Amino acid sequence: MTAEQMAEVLRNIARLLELKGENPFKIRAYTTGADVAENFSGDIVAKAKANDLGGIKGIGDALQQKLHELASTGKLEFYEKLKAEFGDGILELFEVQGLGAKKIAALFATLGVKSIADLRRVCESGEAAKLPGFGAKTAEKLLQGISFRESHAHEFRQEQVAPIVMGVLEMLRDHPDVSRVEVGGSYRRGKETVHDLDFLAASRRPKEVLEDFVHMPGVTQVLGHGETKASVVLDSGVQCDLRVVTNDEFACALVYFTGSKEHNIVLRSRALERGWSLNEYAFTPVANGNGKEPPKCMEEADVYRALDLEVVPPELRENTGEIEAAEEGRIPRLVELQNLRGCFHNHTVASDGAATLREMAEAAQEVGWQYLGIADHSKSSFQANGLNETRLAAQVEEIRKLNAEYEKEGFRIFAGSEVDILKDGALDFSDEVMAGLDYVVASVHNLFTLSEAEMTKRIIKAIENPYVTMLGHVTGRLLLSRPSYAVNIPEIIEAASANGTIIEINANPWRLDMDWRWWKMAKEKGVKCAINPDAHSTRGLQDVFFGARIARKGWLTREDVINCLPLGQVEQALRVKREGK
DNA sequence: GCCGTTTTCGGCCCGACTGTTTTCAGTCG
Repeated sequence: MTAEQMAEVLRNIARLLELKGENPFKIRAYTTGADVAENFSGDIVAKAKANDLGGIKGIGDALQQKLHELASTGKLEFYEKLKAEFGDGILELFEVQGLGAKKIAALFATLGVKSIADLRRVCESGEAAKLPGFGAKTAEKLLQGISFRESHAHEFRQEQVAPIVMGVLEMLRDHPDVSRVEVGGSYRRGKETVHDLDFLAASRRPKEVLEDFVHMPGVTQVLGHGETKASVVLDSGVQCDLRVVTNDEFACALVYFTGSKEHNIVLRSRALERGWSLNEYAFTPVANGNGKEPPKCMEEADVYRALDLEVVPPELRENTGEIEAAEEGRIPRLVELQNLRGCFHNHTVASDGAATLREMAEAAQEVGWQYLGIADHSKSSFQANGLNETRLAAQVEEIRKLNAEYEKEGFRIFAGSEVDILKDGALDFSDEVMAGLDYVVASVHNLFTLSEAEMTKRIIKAIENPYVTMLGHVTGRLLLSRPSYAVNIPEIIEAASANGTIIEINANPWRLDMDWRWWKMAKEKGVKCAINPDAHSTRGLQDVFFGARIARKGWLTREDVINCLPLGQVEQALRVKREGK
């Protein structure tokens, strides 16, 4: 049982209670409890087990008792009973865009809809459109929601698979028969979502390794189990494949299993040009080759060297120019997580965060950062308890006081705001108010259905405001959940370039926005990047891990990323745009 | 269901859009 799993149970209870038409405030109490459990700084699972949850705001008597039962037995009877009333499949209906509790309850009560499959049937048959409050357009939208969800089925975001990767790697590393191990595939290439996980191990006893692999904790299904490879499904639904090779084969196998397929095809054709064939195990001479001895490869670097290439970092292996760059010695030295000196775009309890200013600042210092930007929501984001001018001024005051305290430690909090971009591109705060801040992140939080032209114009207008330092989550997408709104990214990049506006990589694994595919273009136009965790808790700061991977995938170096600058230089950089120099 | 207190009940976050209606319910951020 993890904190995330406990939170998920509470969140599901809230949904089921909503279906029953329970008191909305009771429902909110469960949702709040879920947030608290997930963001708790400390071992909430251990506390729950020990029945030691007293005094945590948002977890009252009832939730304490339920979390204790859940943590100590792994089950919660209250939850099981609720699920039994509606069936297990009902919860997945909440994942369909445009479908909330009221509609689900109506579909359940009148048409017996209990799953996505049921929903599709009644939408296609026209039954759904006849329900009160429903219509033809509703049914059409729901079908679209289903197909969006389905086209992303069996895909997982980074934060869902990263802990699994760590766990499996650890298990294999500790195995007495394993000498080397790596994760390959799209995970290693740093893709924003993956559909399965590929592991590679070197061993002289593949049988023993595979035996332990298919019996590791969490395996619910063994899809295949042979002499050198096995494939399992974990309780999280993630498919994991393990391939075991010899130590001599490991390097070529790692290149092969890391891909991408397109990248590998180019490598193999380069091998043929040199008289060798390259497969997942080794280079071998071809029949009409030049007779040159095929190279022996112990490391990935040996494979690339044999092909007269610089080593290509896994993130770049998408056949989008990396081979040419490697041939000409132009592979950039990519930014690394350790290069970050701080970050911007973080929230506190003042808006919708879980930690106080001081807690966030101290967590940042623990990470080893020199600065932390605070950008709570602005007043138009009611749902997030956005700050008005008065509350913002009070926060700035508090930040100045804390800074006086932190100065001797060489740490600084930057006072900022995540200012809403309004419908016409105007900003939620006046220039005078923004001038009193150290920086501004401008973001879109509503009216997602504007036309591409309107949305682009709206965002560009914000970019042109001299007080807007950086643009937040440019497309508004939530990976595997909500597509981006319509917006013309090249025009946005052009405007950011012309105005010296920074574009963020929102490192929240649900967003990873702006997408890595655009960064090469942005970099060529001189646009700087900020890797921002959009943290809503102290733990959220760790999300820069995902952001740094995306920056690497976008070919960015430390020179391209503003928050690699040390404190003194970043202060200056923040002033550059507003002072027009 | 939680919180806080002018303690043991009363209040708990706001506004806009969509698609359904013909004044509003549901969903979303």
